Amino acid sequence: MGNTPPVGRKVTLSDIAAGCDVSRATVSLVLRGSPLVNKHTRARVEEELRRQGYVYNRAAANLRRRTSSSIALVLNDLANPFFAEFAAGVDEVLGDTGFVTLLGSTSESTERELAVLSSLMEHGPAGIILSPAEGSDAQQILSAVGGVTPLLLFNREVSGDVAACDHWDRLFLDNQRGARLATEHLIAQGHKRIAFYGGHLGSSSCRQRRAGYTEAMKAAGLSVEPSWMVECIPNRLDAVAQSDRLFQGKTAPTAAVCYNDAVALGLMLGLHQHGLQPGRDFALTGFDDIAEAAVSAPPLTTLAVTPRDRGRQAAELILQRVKDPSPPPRQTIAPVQLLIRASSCPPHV
Amino acid sequence: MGNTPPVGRKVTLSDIAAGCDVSRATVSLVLRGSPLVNKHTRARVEEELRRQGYVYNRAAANLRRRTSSSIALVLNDLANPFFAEFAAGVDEVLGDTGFVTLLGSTSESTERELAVLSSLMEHGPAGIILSPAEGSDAQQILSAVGGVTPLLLFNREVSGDVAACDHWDRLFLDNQRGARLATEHLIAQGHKRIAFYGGHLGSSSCRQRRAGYTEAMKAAGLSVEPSWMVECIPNRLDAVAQSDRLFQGKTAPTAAVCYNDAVALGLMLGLHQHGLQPGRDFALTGFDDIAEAAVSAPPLTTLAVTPRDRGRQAAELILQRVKDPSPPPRQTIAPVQLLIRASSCPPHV
DNA sequence: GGGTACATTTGGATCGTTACAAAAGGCGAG
DNA sequence: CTCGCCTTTTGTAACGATCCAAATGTACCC
Repeated sequence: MGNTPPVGRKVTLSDIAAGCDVSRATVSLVLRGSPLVNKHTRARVEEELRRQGYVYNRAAANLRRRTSSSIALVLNDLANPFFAEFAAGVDEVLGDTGFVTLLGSTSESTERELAVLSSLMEHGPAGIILSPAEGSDAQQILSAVGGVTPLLLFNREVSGDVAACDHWDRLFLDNQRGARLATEHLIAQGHKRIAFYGGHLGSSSCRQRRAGYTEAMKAAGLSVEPSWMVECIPNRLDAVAQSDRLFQGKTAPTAAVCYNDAVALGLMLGLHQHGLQPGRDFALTGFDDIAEAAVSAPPLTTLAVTPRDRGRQAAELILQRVKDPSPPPRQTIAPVQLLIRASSCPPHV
Repeated sequence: MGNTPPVGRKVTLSDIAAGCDVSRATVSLVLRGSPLVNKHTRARVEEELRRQGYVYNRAAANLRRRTSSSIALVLNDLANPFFAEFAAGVDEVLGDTGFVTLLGSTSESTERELAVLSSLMEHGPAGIILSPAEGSDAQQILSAVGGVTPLLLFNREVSGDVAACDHWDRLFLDNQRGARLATEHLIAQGHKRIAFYGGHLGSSSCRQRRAGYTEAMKAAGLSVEPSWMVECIPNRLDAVAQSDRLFQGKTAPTAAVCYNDAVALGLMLGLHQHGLQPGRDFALTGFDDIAEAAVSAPPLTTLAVTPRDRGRQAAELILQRVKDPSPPPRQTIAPVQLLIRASSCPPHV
């Protein structure tokens, strides 16, 4: 009674149909929960599905329906906790809506980015969430992804031809406002000589944060020494290495707004090497609120960006766009929140 | 001259065939670089591919060939830097071999794990890399993934029926040896009253680390007070909260082997609250070598597990298995390396 | 009994690709 | 000129699902 499931081959909808003497079409209707099928038939089919251990083949269905159930997530640095949290948020939402996440990480290389994008495109994602590598070019990305698949740009702007990508959605952090809040906070603490430390001018987020800093300084009528604007690779190591440069001008700063937490934590180490104790002799702020910020010595004043929430938001934005491609492209600026901790002390007298 | 590409629809191999007056079969041969096609024809076809902006539809090809070009990566905690690095390593290797990574994160929930696995199975991955949630049951996982798709178990053992999963490959860290090395190091520093702090007995990695600790203590003829074996949720917060319990027995320990770095860093904070300075009044070791370990105060002695390399290794293992399913299942134990830093001081006199 | 309305079921074509066997064309030998 | 042989190309039927129009049943009414 009842055939045995096929061996060495996956169970298909035809096997089920044969197994309970109905047509493939009927089984398909059952699978999709159509109200058309008779209750009794449905029960028989469902029993057979269980019995044979059927697994739905979404690729086949997608082919026929010309749909897609995947979203590509391409990140410039998965190993960075900020992006890892972001990815977790994206995957949470996508998983709940029946989409699957196609992951691609580019390690901050533009060539790899293009390769990863083309490879992912062959799997026909319904949409793409892209946090571009530094120096990515709009034109090249466009030619890799084609003009059809919706793309959400996250976190960074891309360089080059604006017209090429003006139909992409965008989700950015409020970098400028964040840096302005941090600077205003240091000013309110009584600082007058405040530096902006770290980051690359090549990255749009760095330029925006600098702009917020400059805005606050200008509004407070404070001047900025050229030696107080120091670039460095945004990681702890280079932040330590470059910290000398803050004190090479004729007047030394008493505080610094740092590009991000990694840089701020590096600068703390650098300060120690100069005999300065951060949070007492020198005030500083970070950006990101990585886990470490709350437990460093001293705890770091920083801007919370809640990357998991951003991930969820990014997923929702791209899903909306997939559902209805018609509305004009949208740019979303996510708020950031200043968290005041011990590192942003008043000036030492 | 030459048709325009179709509008609103993706360019298919048929469009190319029509565009340069050859059959679909010939275009297909060109795409796959077959030596059968005439040099001149190939050039014409390739030109047309470029002209129309063709993108290969791998899903359709996979359907026809009954193959798959994706690997599912299911992680219990993507937000954890350890797994984020692991994922980056996996994706590096898979990307290089033309596979795509299907991501799924379970947030340490066994229900979600089953849901994610079933959902991913519908996309027909060639193989699965699974770092199970705590308390995962072998039988249930098996029924979600079926007996056919190769699965590599990473990092943790699953509970339940051994027979259900004895054909899965495994990749684990050398937890026992790592904890033994850490314990031996503390003993060599002169400690005699050494605790094992943190982790859940529900997790196999915790049991293995405890075993390594016990082994070293026994080998040195040292006894272990029950109050020195403290369980806690393996994160910083609970590690702080539970740290009292270390000092509630009649003899207090002078050192602790911690379940992992997060726990160790939490314990450091807890020690401060007890008026003890870690690295001077109390010695401790971690496990994982997260970025923070090198820069904490004091820097943390720990076991480096190089998660990115583990990711690369996991990808290679599952790819081998996909290529040839016949060899017997294999269990791989990856070595760990003790990094001695300032936190593991000699006992305070 | 025939007609109509309704609920269910069903072939057959189709999505974009590949496998396979067979056809077409060219060329030299007999 | 025919034959075989090689190179190159091509129809056609899959893969596993869905869509659609049409078929089947069955209940009810006049």
